[in-house]
Amino acid sequence: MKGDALRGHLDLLVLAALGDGDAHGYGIIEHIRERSQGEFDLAEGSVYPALYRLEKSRLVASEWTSEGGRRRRVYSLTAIGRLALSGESARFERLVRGVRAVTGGAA
Amino acid sequence: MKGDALRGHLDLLVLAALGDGDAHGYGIIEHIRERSQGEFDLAEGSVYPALYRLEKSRLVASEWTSEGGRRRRVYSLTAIGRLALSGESARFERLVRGVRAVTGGAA
DNA sequence: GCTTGACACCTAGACAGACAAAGTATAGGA
DNA sequence: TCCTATACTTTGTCTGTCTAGGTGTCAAGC
Repeated sequence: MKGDALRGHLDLLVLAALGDGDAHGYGIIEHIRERSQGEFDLAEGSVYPALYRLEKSRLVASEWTSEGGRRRRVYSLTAIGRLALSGESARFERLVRGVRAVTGGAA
Repeated sequence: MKGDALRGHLDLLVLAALGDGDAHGYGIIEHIRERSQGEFDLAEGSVYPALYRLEKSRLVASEWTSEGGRRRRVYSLTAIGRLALSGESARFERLVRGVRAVTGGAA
């Protein structure tokens, strides 16, 4: 999957990743890549701006940590973020139902 | 469904609509709205540019018709368009599988 | 005859968001 | 020492969708 294929769904993926536990940006990318079996190999330039956006709208919160001189910004879902996750997820499922209804469900 | 929610999936919807038979722009909008049970109520300003784009890349072809002074541009799928339809459809299904794998399948 | 609404098409402009690409810096292994 | 993996940041670009207008025809109702 390449290009802007994830446009509109990136927030959902990031929120979902954080739903599995706190993580830092780089880790979120790996998490999503592994979960999706390599289908989604996100660019850092996609994920970090998304995280800033999500933090700005209070869906995630971050905290700097450093283990052995290695600095990491660890993100976690806020309460609002958890709501947004289920909202986004529902929205996605509605999209899927709608598209399948139009395409006839078949390929 | 509002906003840019369909970003990246509009072509699929339009191609799928034409897969059900030739149609003109306005008709495509209605077709998609009905099939999706009102979920996708596309703006003309979204669909017409999409059709021009699709025609430019030879996925659809158009022809002017006029019945009783009413002019319509009727679009049809080309052979390439038919291929693109199944390709887009497969791409969409891959997206769905990927997103569900990350979100855990559940809401 | 006039108005209104459905039909049908067209276009300019704005905007957001995903990406590419570049940069910075540390740790650890070869 | 050098290279790679880790980790974060930022700039700029591009594309596609939408908003918001515009044109014109036709039929129905008044």
